[in-house]
Amino acid sequence: MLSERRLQVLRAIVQDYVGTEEPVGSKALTERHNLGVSPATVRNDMAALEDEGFIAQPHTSAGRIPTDKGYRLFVDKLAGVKPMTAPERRAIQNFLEGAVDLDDVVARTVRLLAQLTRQVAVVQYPSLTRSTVRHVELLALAPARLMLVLITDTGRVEQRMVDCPAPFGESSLADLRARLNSRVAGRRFADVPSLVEDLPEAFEADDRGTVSTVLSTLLETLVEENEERLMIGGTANLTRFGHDFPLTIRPVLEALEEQVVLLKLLGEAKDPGVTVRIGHENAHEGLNSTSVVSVGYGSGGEAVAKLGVVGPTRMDYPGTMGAVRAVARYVGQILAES
Amino acid sequence: MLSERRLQVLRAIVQDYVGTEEPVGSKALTERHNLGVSPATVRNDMAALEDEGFIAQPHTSAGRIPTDKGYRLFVDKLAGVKPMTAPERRAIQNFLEGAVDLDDVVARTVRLLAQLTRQVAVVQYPSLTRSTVRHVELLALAPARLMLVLITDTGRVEQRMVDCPAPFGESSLADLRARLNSRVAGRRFADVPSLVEDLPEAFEADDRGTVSTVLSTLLETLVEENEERLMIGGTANLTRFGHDFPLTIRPVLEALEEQVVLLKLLGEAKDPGVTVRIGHENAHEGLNSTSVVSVGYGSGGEAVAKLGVVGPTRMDYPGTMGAVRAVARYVGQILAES
DNA sequence: GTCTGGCACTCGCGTGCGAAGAGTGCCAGA
DNA sequence: TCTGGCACTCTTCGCACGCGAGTGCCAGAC
Repeated sequence: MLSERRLQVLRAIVQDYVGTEEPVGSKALTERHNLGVSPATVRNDMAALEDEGFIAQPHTSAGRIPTDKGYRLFVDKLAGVKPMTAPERRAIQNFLEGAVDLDDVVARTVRLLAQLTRQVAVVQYPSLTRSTVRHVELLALAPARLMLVLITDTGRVEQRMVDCPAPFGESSLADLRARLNSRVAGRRFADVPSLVEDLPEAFEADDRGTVSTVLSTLLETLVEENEERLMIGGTANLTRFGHDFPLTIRPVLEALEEQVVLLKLLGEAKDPGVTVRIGHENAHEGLNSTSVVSVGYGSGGEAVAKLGVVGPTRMDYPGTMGAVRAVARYVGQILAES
Repeated sequence: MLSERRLQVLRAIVQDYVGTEEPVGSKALTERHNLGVSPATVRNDMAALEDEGFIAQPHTSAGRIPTDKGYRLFVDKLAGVKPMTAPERRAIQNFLEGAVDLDDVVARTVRLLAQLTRQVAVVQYPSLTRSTVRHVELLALAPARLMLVLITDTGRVEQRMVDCPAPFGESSLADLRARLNSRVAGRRFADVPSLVEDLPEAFEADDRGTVSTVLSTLLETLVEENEERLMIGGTANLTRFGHDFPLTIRPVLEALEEQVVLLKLLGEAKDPGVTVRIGHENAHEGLNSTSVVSVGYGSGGEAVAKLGVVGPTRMDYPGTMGAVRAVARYVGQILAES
């Protein structure tokens, strides 16, 4: 087990390296943090930390830099989450409150996160699966062609075309519309299937086919998770990475264009609270030198989607985690109000 | 006026520079293109071209590279648009035909453009202003709170909340819904205002306030051009730019995050046909070493939105213009079919 | 007049060398 | 167990040098 002082040394190394972006040596460490011991002692500690795999030296005669394992220990044990200051919190709230609709909320959130963390921000649109239905609308576009519009409590609107097996009268349509809404309005998506399964029985034989078609389209829409959309921003911050650009930045930009990859990245976060994935902990290669800080957010107690940032492993974890957490909290509030 | 051969020299310089990314000298030129004259002659021509401002040399003893003015001449007079090959056209068509809805069409278009041109692709969602109305729906969310849903012929859906000055009965609502649709369904946005202006008169005094409110919300939605959305993709291609990275790539990434800037960029294109803006011709600084190739596209004869690519001034103009034109054409077809 | 070949000149770029500096590892002593 | 000292290793930076590409100009040929 590592002694208390060695953990302090590791913490100091991480902090200095994040600040300076340069390998940190024993002498500089003792000067900047008063550890109460001499550089020689720190050197011994560093050798031990290196043996354990927490730090490494890029070249034989250079300072040390933290490894992924080192950052992991730092995040788990050595550093907390740095809370936002009151003015920062106010600024976040003000900025988000100016949003006029769901798209705007998401857009503002991305922007805010990118600015606060100076990194790449990723925000998932509030997911359908955990939301509730606000309203279902049916429109006749043609005698045997309907449009189904689903409005959720998060303000999201989904529309689907429905081709009916048989013409469907205006009165039947109104009937179906009314019955559907009285059953599902205000209900959670997960509950909808059992609430509507017996609906076709209330209609005449001629109309049952159409009703069933409409219902199955509705259910499809509800479970259609692959439609989950994302918005990203702050990619310009990638240029702050290092100076060995093309190699570092390219795979990241490529990964960011793959929605699937991003969703997986955010989705992996399971715990409540802020999740941090460091370097190689991200399955996707190309993100091997980046970390992802993510958290769920939602209007009620439960998370309806995730948001987070992507940045170099060498990032200010406490600050980033604080910003991500705070933004998630306020976005949740905004969604709950609207 | 420049002689025919000098124009050929300029064309050769542009082609070589685009290919090699290195300043091109007189000797290399005569070797790669059989101009029928000696390097010395070419040198004289180059000196003349430089006097006129079409080419420049980065260092005293280096080859020449085209200036913005040189590219402009090249695009206008020396090169045409390189048509796509038949297999390429088929591939475009196949790829776009797989789209399931409007979002998907736009997403696929962005992807396609980015891959074809190996540059950053920008696609504007089909604009509302030139579209026609497919359907208008009104839903009562509360006694004095309505939701207005507008469905366009391009498949786009816009929704707005309407707070009514007075409660609005279900029968009045149905009446308004029916009257509204009979008047505006299938009509162009531009025609809607005059078609509905006398609608309030058909209602009882109590309801007129609400009808007016609904109508003005509808008209607002129709003209709301700042809601025009964009999708971009292929930013990873920026890493192919040069090796002097941060300076080149950063401002471009920043500009790409500003919807306003992008819309202006695309919007400036006035002519029918492909528009090319080279380097400093783009008002936005930071895009001084990039060119924008854009074109309008639409489902009918008229353009409803624009798409284009952003890349280094040193780009393959004929090929890029060909790709942009072809993609725009097929997207138009897809939109017309759906 | 226009084109050509030759020639001197200019620079940028890559290479090699040496000095400087930072950092380490180890060891003996407190 | 900590500390100071010392020798060693490597990277980095500056500098000089030579090479090569490319130019500009000029005199002569068609």
